[in-house]
Amino acid sequence: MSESMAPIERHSLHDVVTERIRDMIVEGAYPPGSRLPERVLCETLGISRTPLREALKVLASEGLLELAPNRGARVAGLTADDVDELFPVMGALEALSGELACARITETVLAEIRALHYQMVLHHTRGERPPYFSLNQQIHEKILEAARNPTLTAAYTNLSGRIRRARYTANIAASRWAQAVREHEEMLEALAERDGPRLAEILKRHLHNKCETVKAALAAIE
Amino acid sequence: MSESMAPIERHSLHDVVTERIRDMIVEGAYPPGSRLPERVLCETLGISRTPLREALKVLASEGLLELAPNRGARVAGLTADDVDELFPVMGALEALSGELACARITETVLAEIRALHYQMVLHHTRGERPPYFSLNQQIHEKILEAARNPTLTAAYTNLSGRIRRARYTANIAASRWAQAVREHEEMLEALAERDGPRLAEILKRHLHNKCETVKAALAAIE
DNA sequence: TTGTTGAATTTTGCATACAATTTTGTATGC
DNA sequence: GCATACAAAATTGTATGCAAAATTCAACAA
Repeated sequence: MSESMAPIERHSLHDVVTERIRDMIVEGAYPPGSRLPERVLCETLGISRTPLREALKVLASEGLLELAPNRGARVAGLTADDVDELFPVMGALEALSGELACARITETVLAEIRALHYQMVLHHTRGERPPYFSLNQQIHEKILEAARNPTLTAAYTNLSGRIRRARYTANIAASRWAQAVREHEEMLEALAERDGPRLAEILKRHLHNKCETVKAALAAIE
Repeated sequence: MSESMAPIERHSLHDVVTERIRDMIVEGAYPPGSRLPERVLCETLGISRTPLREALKVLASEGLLELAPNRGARVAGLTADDVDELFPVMGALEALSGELACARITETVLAEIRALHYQMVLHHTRGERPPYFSLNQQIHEKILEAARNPTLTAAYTNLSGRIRRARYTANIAASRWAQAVREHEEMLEALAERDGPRLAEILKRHLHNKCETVKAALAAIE
């Protein structure tokens, strides 16, 4: 994005509200299936119903909410079938991001990713989950950014929001965790060698494994 | 989905309006970049501003409109750069749809696609473009349907809506047209042999060529 | 107890009203 | 003539009001 001109970001109320509710849902503030009465949200956010309803419509079109006519909004649930549907699509998009990133990444960004990676590895060896997951996500975001395709980024971000990361990252098995770190090491190698097809393959595999982890976490919750 | 119970589709006004405006934009009723004042749309559709604004927010989140704070809605334009962004993503999604379709398609649906295909070929030999394009799109939709992944279908449909306007007006060159038909023949072969990777490769190539066609059409319009 | 009926309450859908911002048009100065 | 300044009109953003639908809950019957 341009940094020379100050991007005067004038946020309308409905935009701010959309983002806030989206964050709340993604972070698991409301359990799946729970109702979100307009009145409650209005009071919580200190706004009227008009901008709130505009936000709800957008979030529903993103698949984060389910709107039933005359029955209000519910937080969309996530079944194992939903996950089986989501992950192949996310896998295809991440694979593409890997291919594009290999073609377009700069040494600077690669160095940034490398730094993030080794910091992440450190947190793994220490068994510190929250910072590990934070760095993990940052790395994937950096790769997406390196692909320089906002449409791709938007599509991926939209789908990934539906997984509601916060809920499922808490309990990862040690064996799967170690495997994920190994996959990340392979990713770094492929990126350094600008080996697009290999990175694509690794990312697809990585996502597939993540899919199983999320499904296991889902089953554990029930 | 359940088909035993009648799926009572109760359309809210904002839903109907969203769909109508979306169709109007996709079919080119409003030129790209043109303003869409709320007052005009309200009078055209015979509704008040509340449901209209909800529809506009959704269409903007789909990328069909651009909303500037306090400045209203404009029909999103489509630059060559946008097309270069869109097609790799659509290519990745279509490739996935091909792989999944090969794994899941039934003989019945394959027969339907075959019928559509040969009808399409007929229109090609006769030089009849509109019915050709219609059948072409139907075939791609059938493949998506055969993949049985609504999330994938939704993601693809969303992106494809942004370029459909260009596709309508596309004056395809005879040489490219023949090439497209050959690619479709390959697709049918790969589907019949349930050769997922090959179908994925063909579709990716097909989309890449389509990208160039659309860019040429865009350049011709300007 | 359990299930059903129906009125009261709540909640949603849409329209309208008001405030804030932008756009338009006109007059004035150079 | 051209640019600027300012007022008027139009447009958008938000809040509120009212009608329709759904939910709740209490009374009643089996």
